[in-house]
Amino acid sequence: MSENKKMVEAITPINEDFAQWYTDICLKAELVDYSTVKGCTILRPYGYAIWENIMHLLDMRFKETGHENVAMPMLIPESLLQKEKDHVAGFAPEVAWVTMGGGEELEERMCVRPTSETLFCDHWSHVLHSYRELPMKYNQWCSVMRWEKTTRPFLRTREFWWQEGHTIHETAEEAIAETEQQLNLYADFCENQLNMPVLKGRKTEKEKFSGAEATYTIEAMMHDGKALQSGTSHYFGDGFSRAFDVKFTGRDNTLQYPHQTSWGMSTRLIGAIIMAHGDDEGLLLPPAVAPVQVVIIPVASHKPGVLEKAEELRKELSKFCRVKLDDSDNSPGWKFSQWEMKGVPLRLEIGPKDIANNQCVLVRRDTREKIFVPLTELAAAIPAQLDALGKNLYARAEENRAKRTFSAKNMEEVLQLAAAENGYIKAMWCGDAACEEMMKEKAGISSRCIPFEQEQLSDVCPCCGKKAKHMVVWGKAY
RNA sequence: CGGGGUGUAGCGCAGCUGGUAGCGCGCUGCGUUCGGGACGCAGAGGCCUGGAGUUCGAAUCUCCACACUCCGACCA
Repeated sequence: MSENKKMVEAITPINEDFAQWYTDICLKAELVDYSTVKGCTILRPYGYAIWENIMHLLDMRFKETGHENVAMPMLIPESLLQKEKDHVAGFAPEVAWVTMGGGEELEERMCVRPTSETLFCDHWSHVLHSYRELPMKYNQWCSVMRWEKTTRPFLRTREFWWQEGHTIHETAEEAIAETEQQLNLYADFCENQLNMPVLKGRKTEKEKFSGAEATYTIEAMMHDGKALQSGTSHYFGDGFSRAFDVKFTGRDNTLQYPHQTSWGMSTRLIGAIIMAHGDDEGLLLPPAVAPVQVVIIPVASHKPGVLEKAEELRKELSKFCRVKLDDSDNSPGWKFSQWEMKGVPLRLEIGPKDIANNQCVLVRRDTREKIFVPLTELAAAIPAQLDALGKNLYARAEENRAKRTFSAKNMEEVLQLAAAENGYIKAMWCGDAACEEMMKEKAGISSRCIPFEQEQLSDVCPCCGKKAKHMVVWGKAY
C-alpha cells in the first residue's frame, strides 16, 4: 500500500471538520457533482438510486393512505402567486422569474415554482363542485426552485427534488387529521426505514410556513448535534380556499370553502442520512434505501471457480436482496474501502478457502464484524444481519440524541448549554416572539419545535419570567 | 448579503524574487498479483478560471469579474 494513495483518497475525519467531512462524502461516495448551473447539484446515479428507493417507499405509503399522483405546471403566473398575501410575502424574495418566451417579452412574468399550493388551488377552483368529490388527496413528485444565497449539497440547493402532497377536505377536523396522519407517516418512515429517530412537534409562528395556520415538523439530530428539519406537514384552514375562491356545495346546499393541507419531504433526507449515520469510513446507508445492500467481493478471483461461484451467489442473493458483484480488476483491499465509502451495509467475501469449506465471510459496515456463514444459510443470515444493522443504526443515533439533549430552567443554564455543545435544549416559553428572538440573539439558537410530548420543566419563561405556555426544544439547525 | 480561503493535467498539489510548466494518485497497454486501499515496465494527458493592465516577455505582479468552499446573516 502506498501512503500517497491513502492520503489522496482519504476523507476529512468526522470529528476534525464536520462540514468538510460532509462535502467529502457527497463527492467521494459519488452521490452528487456540482453543476455549471450555480447553486444547483447533479444527482449522480448512486445518489439518485437512494432517492429512487426513498420515492418508492414513500409513494407506496401515500397510495396506501388514499393519495393520487398528479403533475402540475412548473411555472406560476405572478397573479396566481399574489393571491394569498402571507404566502407571496414568504416566497417572493426567493423565486426565479421567467420574463421572456420565444424571444418576446411575456405579458405577465411567471416564476419557477418554489412550491405548488397556488397551482393546486387554482386547479381545484375549476374542478371542485360538491362535497361528494371531497376529499381530494393529491401528491406530486417534482423539483422546485428557490433562489438560495448559500447552497450545500442536499441540504440547501436552488433546485431540489421532493414530493408535495396537497389535500382538501370537507371539514377542519378531517384536514387536521390528514396533517397529523402524514406527519406520523413521515416519522414512521424515518424511524423504521431510515433508522433515524425524529422529534415530532409544532413550529412556532416565527418558523411556520408562509400562509399556513399551523406547521408540524419532524426534526432529526445529526452527528454533530445540529437539527435538520426532515419533513413538514401544514394545516391551512380555509385561507387559501378563500383567496383562490375554491368552493363546493355542502351537504346543507350552502357554498363552503374546503379545508386544506400540504406536506413534503425532499432530497434533503439524503443529507440527513449522511449526517446521522456516516463515519470516518464514509457513508453508511440504512438497508431499506441502500441501492446495494450486499456487495460480493471475490478474493483471488483469477483462481478457477472463484468468479463462477461469486456469480452464482449473486444470482441466488438477487432473489431476496439488492446485490452487486464487484468483479473489477481492483484489489480486494481497494474494493473493501471503496464500498465502505459508499455505505453498503453488508460485504460478502468469497475466496478459494471459503469455497473449499462451502462458506463465505460476511462483514457488517457498522461494526466491521466478520462472520463465517455456510452458503446454505445465506438466505436467512443476510436479512437478519441487515435488520440487525438497521436497528443498531437507530440505537446509535438515539444514543447520540440522548447524550445531546439537555434541559434548562433559567437563562443562565440556557446560555451555558448553548455555548458548551450542539444539541437540543429543552426550555419553557411564554409564547412571545420577542423571547424567541432573544434566544436567537443571546444564545444563538432557534426553536426547533414545540414537541407533542410536553414536560413541565418550570413555571416561567427563562427570557422574560412570565408564565410559561409551552416547552420548546431549541437548538442550532441546518 | 458580509468576512476568510481556493481556482495550474481527471483528482490532490508544487511552481508565484517574471523567461510559455512539474510531482503523487488516477487513466491506457502488457505482465506479475489478489483474505484491508498491490507491483514492474511502457504510454497518453495541461499551456495555468475569464477579462483588462504593467512588461521585450506573465501561471507568477496589479485591478476587475466569475466560480467553488468555510464561517456568519438571511431563509419557505
